[in-house]
Amino acid sequence: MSQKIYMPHLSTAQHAKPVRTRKALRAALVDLLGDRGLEQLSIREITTRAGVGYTTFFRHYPAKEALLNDLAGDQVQQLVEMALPVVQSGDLRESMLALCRYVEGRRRLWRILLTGSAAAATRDEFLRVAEEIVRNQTWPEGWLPAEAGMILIVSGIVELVGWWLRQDDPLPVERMAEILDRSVVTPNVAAVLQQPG
Amino acid sequence: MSQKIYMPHLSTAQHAKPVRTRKALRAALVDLLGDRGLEQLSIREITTRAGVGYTTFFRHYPAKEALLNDLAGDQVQQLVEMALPVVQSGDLRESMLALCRYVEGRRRLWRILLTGSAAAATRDEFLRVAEEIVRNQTWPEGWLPAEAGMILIVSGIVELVGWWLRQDDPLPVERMAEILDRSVVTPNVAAVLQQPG
Amino acid sequence: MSQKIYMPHLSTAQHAKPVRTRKALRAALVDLLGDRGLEQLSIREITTRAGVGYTTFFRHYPAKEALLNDLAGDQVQQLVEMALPVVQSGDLRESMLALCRYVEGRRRLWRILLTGSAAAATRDEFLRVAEEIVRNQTWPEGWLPAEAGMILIVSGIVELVGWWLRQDDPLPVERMAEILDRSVVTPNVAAVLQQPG
Amino acid sequence: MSQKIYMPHLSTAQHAKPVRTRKALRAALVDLLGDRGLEQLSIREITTRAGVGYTTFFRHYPAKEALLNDLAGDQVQQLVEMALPVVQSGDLRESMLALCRYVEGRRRLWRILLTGSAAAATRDEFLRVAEEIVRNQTWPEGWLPAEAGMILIVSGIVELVGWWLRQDDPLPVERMAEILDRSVVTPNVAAVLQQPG
DNA sequence: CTCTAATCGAGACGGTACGTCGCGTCTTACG
DNA sequence: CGTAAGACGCGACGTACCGTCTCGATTAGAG
Repeated sequence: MSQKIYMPHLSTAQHAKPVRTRKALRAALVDLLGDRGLEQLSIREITTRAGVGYTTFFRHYPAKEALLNDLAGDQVQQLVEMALPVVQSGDLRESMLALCRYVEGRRRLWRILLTGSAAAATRDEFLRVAEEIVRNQTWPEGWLPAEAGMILIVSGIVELVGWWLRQDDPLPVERMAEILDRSVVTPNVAAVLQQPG
Repeated sequence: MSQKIYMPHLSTAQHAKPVRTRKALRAALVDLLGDRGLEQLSIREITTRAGVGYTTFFRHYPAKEALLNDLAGDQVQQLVEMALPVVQSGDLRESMLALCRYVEGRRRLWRILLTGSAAAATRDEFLRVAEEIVRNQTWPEGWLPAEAGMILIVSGIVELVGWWLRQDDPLPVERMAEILDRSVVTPNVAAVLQQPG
Repeated sequence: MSQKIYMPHLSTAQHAKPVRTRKALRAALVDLLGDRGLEQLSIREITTRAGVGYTTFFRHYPAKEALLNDLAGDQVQQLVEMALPVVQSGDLRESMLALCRYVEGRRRLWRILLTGSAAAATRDEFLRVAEEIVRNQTWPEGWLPAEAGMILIVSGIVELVGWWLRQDDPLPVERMAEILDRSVVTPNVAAVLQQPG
Repeated sequence: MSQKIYMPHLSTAQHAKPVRTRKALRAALVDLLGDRGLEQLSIREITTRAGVGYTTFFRHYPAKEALLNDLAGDQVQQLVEMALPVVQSGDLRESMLALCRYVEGRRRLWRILLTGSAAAATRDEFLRVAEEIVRNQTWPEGWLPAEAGMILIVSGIVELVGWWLRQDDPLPVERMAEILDRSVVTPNVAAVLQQPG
């Protein structure tokens, strides 16, 4: 029962090629997701666009979905790493502003990540990260269960930012940050923390 | 030359057979969605379960997605028709209570509709209906754009109710209705209507 | 185990309708065989062309092939009934002339009957009729077995007449009759009858 | 987008697999044609018998008919290559003897090739080859047109040999060769060459 | 001249086969 | 070590046509 296909290491940066290959695949996916959803894309198309052999794909990812997850996970990770310090400083409005600015700087990519079939993957990735953060602390028993609050915040951000990026004539970042802060983040954080009333 | 697949009338209740067939297909889909997502299901499986010929499927729906949409549209329609009067009476808390009671009475079905790949279809269906309702009136210019408010309400309800239905030991309906009202519906309705401040 | 489909009587000319229906179907088949072979034709096409309901087809024929056989059998029967007396008068050349004249008068129909997939049915029909005629008499033991002679005569006539009808600028009937007589009929008849030598 | 079915090279004997696959398909077809006609066979059956994937069939042949043609063409080619030298030596009787012996050595295969739906393909293949041979020379103007003669010879051989192979108690090869020579080949060749009389 | 049986049309369906698409595996051979 | 490319098995798709059934017209000819 020998695994015949060679599997390049995901971590050891010994060789540069695997890294380049993966990068090319992710880039190709982003390119193609501009037009159609993930399920309309064939792996052949992705590899061709990436300038990589068809078989090679499977040496790096077991399926299309894994590639998308890799992509989404990467971006979400970066986003969170950028925003978390601001959040922890306590100024939620400022953190939303940072988030919006960051996303606007990668408009094209994030519109794809928050639209169509990719949106689900991105939201799941967000939830995963959020759960990790939430799980490490205990919470006062507000009238809103912590998990529900988390869901509302994550899905609210994802949906609203997606809506924002899909607009033809998008609102200014400051306006968007205000909306996110006032309608999604601050009230739900408060609801989780507040004493029931 | 071209036999062209026959398309039974959707409306004429003259003949009972087409109606029964469609009902059987919807029921089979619900059954199977209990285990797996839509894309893991083959049309053959659905038709077999429904006790219907494979080809017959295409006489009624052009694709799996259409069947799911039919299903989701149906249910959402019913739900909205039930809840809308209560909403218009002005008591939002009461309307959420009605919604939760209605959903709890169809627990199994709605868990499916709000989980996995079906959730997206259900949300879209909700949005479609909500847009229709929203479009027919003009709105005061609150600080939250009407469209954003609608998105938040719909996705909030969908996500939270989905979360509720997936729980092993679910919250009581009254509690759930309170959460929905206080965290999703009332604040967002208010934000759309209120003068900016 | 009741045969639900109503089967109109094939013989009893009680009603004129079945007769007309069958005639229409045969005519439609001839029409359509002008363009394509039998297997490229769908029963729906034939019935549509005949101005007859799809289901009706099966009330008269069990399959496309049966319709074609009906058609071919009919024509072959007529041809043979016309030619047999001349054959039995002993003048083979004259009989070939009669055959060619008869066929030329129904050029279009016979080109279809002797071309493509219909040719096989026509040849089989011929062979069936020929066998009947041959079986009823005993034959002197020539060097050519009677059955082989029959096959050569039938297939020779079918192939050559088919070739003749497909020509753009066809030979005159007299010439054709001469060819058939000299190359196919007379030598083979002789060979069957002659003493071996 | 378009994966387009892969088409293995017909010629490059680089790889042995495609060759083996095609051979297996031909063998399976021969096997199955023993029982039923081509149109009663499904491609699935053929591939299953050949121990080959269903899709693979289409990587090699566009349709069942193509496979049959491949088969028939192959055999006819071999037969003609074997017989042609003998024909050109001038001894027609001897060439018929060679033909009969060759066919008898492959009895089972040739009975299939000359029976039922395969017979038409084989005859066409024969005609194609014969036309090629005939077209390359000019012919004296006998009373029988060269094309008609060719048709008579080819169809005569095909029909008689088919009849021979279908017999329960077949004639000896010498007898069969005599019949073919005296009734089909020699008279028609003579008729094409002779001055009209 | 009616009315009743023979004939037909239309809608719907179950089922078989087709040809196509894409997936994932394997092998072989090349940098 | 990593990749490219050819060939394949497999599962699903969507289509075409077949043959059957039901139901409801229509129509012709016997009374």
